[in-house]
Amino acid sequence: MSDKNNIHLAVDAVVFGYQPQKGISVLLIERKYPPFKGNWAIPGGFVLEHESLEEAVTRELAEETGVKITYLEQLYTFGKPDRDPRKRIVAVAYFALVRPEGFSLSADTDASDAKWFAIDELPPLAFDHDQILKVALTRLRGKILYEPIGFELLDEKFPFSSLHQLYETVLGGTIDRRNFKKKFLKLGLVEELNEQRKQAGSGRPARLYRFNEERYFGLKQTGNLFELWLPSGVK
Amino acid sequence: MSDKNNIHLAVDAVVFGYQPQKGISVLLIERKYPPFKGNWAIPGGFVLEHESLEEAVTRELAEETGVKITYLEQLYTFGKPDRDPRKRIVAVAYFALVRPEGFSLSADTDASDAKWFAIDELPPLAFDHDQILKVALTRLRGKILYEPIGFELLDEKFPFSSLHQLYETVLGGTIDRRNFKKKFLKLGLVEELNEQRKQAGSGRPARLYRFNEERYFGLKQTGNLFELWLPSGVK
DNA sequence: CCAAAAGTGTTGGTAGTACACCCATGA
DNA sequence: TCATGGGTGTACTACCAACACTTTTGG
Repeated sequence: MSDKNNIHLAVDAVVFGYQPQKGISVLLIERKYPPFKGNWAIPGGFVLEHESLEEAVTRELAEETGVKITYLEQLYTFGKPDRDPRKRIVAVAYFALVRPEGFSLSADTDASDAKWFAIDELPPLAFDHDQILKVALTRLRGKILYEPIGFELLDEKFPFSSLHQLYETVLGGTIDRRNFKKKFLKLGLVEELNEQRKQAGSGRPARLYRFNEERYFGLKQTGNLFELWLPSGVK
Repeated sequence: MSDKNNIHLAVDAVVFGYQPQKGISVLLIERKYPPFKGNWAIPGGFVLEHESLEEAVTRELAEETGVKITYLEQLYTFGKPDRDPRKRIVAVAYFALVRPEGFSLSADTDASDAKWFAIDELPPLAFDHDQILKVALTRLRGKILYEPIGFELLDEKFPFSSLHQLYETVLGGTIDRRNFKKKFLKLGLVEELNEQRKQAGSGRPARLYRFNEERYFGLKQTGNLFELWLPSGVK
């Protein structure tokens, strides 16, 4: 069947970053050519014949934005026949996170029209990219509850308040500071360091913490991660 | 770029069914032509230019197996360049469930070489289909914990013991019968009927229950479904 | 009357939530 | 010394886990 192959395959990446002041931001690029010329879009491009999907995303992100990704996972594949007005393009969307230090966009790439947008101040997006973004945001919120992706959005060493703020931002609510801290410490997911944050305005200096990866993988294997349902009821 | 388009797009569906005696089964079809001639494979096929991905899966499942799907969701997209020895094929895999009554395979389709296999008695699979199946099984186990997909695997009316058995099978452990029942009743996800199962051997006859969809969507919206983390801590 | 499966209630432990005061620094 | 943000402990509650006996049917 189908000798004539008119379905094209692309990858797109929704890249999230976090800054205490601006909250969650997404990385977008401005389209230089029609359709949707002048609109903003999620970075991405076509998959080459010899490369894997992950390679394609990584390559496109490097070419178009130059950011350093700290976390990447597949999100969803969008395949409605009319999602691109020109031809049939099926897009495998990825979900990516960057640390604050990775925020700088490389000026050396030609596409210096990449820009960060706070998720509550988004411009109109090209194609079905608003929908893709919505799915990505849902994933972000869901995932932060049972996997420590929050750490991928913070610097390696961070004060507890940053983690706390991040959770409140992503989940859109307030969480008791003390209970929040107890939870993470009890799970052992964070390690207390003997360092303090160097001056961040007024107030008592904050102790720094670090994500405990070993502990994380341990919990993950035993399945006791963030105890969902039936934490010990299943024997 | 890429005027010459050599990447082909396929959809595959991992269909799970449940029978108290055999446990979880998967629907496979026997390959009639090389490569992997004689091996078993997950049903699927190429996407046509005018149809959506979901339409493609549905069509292929109907053509190849004739089963009636009760639940369908996208699973993952597999795109390693060498996953098919002939040419580059990227496969969007779907995750599907059928009710016991849908087990019968339509004999009228040409591919009457579709067959159910218990997941602990699988034949060697073609391509990377063992990997796809593994991902699907992980999804099944994960999902049954926080969404009531269990109900999609049972008849509309079922005795509580069936639901209980299903959970024990999927999760691979024993769960206290009384606590399990309490959990579901408290959440209000099951409705007690005034019917009993007509004779199933010896023992006291079991009352029948039914899944309460309204209640489910209610819980889902308020986010209190199977209380994950922070059931009420986020204000 | 025995075996098999279904039905039901109580108790103790523990984890989660709510909540308020003190401490260290910069201005 | 005041404002700002960081640090800590306790009491109450509610959910979960553990557990055993009774009931109804078929053979």
